[in-house]
Amino acid sequence: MKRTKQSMNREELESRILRSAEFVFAEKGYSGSSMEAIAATANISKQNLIYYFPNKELLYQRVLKEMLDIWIEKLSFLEAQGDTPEAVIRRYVREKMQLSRLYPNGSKVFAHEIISGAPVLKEYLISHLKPQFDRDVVLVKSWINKGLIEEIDPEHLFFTIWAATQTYADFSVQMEVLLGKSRLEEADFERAELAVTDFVVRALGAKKNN
Amino acid sequence: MKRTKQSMNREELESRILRSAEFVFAEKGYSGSSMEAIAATANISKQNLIYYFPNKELLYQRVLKEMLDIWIEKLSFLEAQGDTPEAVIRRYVREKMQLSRLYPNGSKVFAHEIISGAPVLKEYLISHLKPQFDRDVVLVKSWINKGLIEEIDPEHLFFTIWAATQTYADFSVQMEVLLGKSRLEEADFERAELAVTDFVVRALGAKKNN
DNA sequence: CAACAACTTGTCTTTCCGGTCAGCAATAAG
DNA sequence: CTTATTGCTGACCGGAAAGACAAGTTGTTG
Repeated sequence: MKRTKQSMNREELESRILRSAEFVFAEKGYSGSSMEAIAATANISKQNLIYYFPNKELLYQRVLKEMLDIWIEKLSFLEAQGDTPEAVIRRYVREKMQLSRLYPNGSKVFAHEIISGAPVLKEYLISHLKPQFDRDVVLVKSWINKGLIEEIDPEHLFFTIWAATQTYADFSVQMEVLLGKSRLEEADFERAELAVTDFVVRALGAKKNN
Repeated sequence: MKRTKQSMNREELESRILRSAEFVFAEKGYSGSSMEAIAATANISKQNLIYYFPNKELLYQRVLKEMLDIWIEKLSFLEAQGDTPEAVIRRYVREKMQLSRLYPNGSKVFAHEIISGAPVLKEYLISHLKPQFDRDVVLVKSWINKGLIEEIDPEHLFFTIWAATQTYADFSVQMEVLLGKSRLEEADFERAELAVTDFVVRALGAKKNN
């Protein structure tokens, strides 16, 4: 893999395009985003954009895939089997929250996609997300069986955690309005993380002993 | 107000159009929905649709407004001041959950709109939602001051409740995949309602005494 | 520096879609 | 029965946007 001036530019430009596409898709949805607009955001011509990503569908898929790969990588319950449930949960919620903070646009694109019925992602969800989900549910059930946490519905526990964390990316505008701010700041995310974590931990009634 | 055959047909057709529009907007977003597609869903011609709703923007606003009016009507914390916090919270979560069950499409349209930065709804949120939100926050704070519930962040409590309930409308496809079902059934919503309510109530540590 | 590959842009075609308009059909009112 | 109002349709227009194509430019390598 040569690292010529060109190939470096290429990589840099590609990722600039992807960031721009993410931004535009997040705001306008798939159909509402024109290649023209994405190109303009990335400061290149439409034709040049098409040179790098020959069509819109492909660009969209790349944006989604990038986001999902990050999520799948960061969000595995299982890695931390030695820890206490409380520690695992806290870390999980914190990770998920940071993803909302760091990749709000990717999260929004994902949300648009799922709400629309996941026409592009459905297969991927079945093949990649479900297996991990099933494993994680089993783990939580084992916690319950060992009496480490309250009897709680494991599936819906995950749904709630995902919703409660993801909302800080997807519905940020609503929160800004309600909190009377022009944008969510670092401090808001910290309060949110604390609130959600405590919320979940308290709901689980996690015991400190292993 | 005469109730001629025509005017009755008109009303019936209008609401059929609104339901169809809701359905299409939910799936495709604003830009992705064509008047043609909405008309086809309602089994009328495009020109006839335009006869009833002279342009797309207006139709979209009507759909959103219908949904919001229902929400605002059903979701006031304050009405029930006599009850215990636990009772108020339980009722609130149940109401919100039923709205997700009964109006999944409206909910999805709303979600698309907020994720996209609320270009249409922002003013409405400021003028209608924020005042109610502020009042509800005050109420929760008073509960805390009276020692009726644990010290919890009131704003983020609402964000979490909204997210956790709304997700059963917006992200239903993801859940279907993960639960291995072709669609969410009555029983799923009942389990969900129970799970979410218990979460929240337990997290609040609401005391039974008034 | 010559030849080749990588990159960039301007022009053009095609398709789709929101909306207009003129007229036809059905119903209500006098 | 006649006229006016309301409901509905087919033909059409203008603009936007995806993508093809060809031509030109810049960088790379022997």
